[in-house]
Amino acid sequence: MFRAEPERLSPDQTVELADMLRIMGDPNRLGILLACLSAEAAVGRIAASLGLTDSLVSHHLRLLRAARLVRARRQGKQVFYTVADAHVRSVLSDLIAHVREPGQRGAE
Amino acid sequence: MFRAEPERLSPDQTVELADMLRIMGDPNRLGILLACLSAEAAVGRIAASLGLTDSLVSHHLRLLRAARLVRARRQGKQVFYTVADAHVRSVLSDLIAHVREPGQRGAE
DNA sequence: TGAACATTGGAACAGATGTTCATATATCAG
DNA sequence: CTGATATATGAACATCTGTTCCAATGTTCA
Repeated sequence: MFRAEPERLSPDQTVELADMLRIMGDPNRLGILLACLSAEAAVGRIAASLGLTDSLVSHHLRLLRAARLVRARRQGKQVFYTVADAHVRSVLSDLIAHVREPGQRGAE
Repeated sequence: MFRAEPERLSPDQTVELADMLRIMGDPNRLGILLACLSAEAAVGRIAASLGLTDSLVSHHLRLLRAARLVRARRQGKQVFYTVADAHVRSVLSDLIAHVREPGQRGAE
């Protein structure tokens, strides 16, 4: 039985993952993601909660949508966004958990 | 008993996490990180394995070092790099695991 | 229909970012 | 010391990216 090193990814997978990380790697965009992680949130509401303009949030949401990190659902005038699926939700939860952990630094 | 929503991060924590994600969100840099995830790797070896110039890898390693994502250890002429700590290693492992999972997309 | 609201889209701009090239530093062998 | 190897650094450049502003679209209600 021969198991490949669990850390290695194919170049394609690496690019794919990097792409996801790059999209999440903007403070406003990450804030937007977190704002619609646990429940649906309308664009205007997200913008207000983060102190951003509706336009800016919409622009970011387009990128998040293109990256399949969020999904949109229209209801009347408003469009509600949610983190796309359990996969993304799980990744975000893991990251949050790690940020919350005590910053156990080894030897400097 | 009142539990805060587990998804919410403080603005500072959000910026901190976004910073980490941004640094990881470049394909070459992510490749470098993965290259020194399971074991130490010298700059030249990383560069060769990824098909990049030593200079470019060194530049990226400086960013990774500044973000405390990797640590350096000098041994003779060579400098060996490793993922900084168990924290970062765990985050990367989680991400890898998720990328490897079947792409269970919900309804489009 | 028209007005009001919510979201989207495009153009434009400043600033950040990845890469290359050339040069500098560090370590070791002779 | 000199030369060779390994890594780091700095400047320059083209490209990408986040943001703002304004116009356009779509939706609801009178």
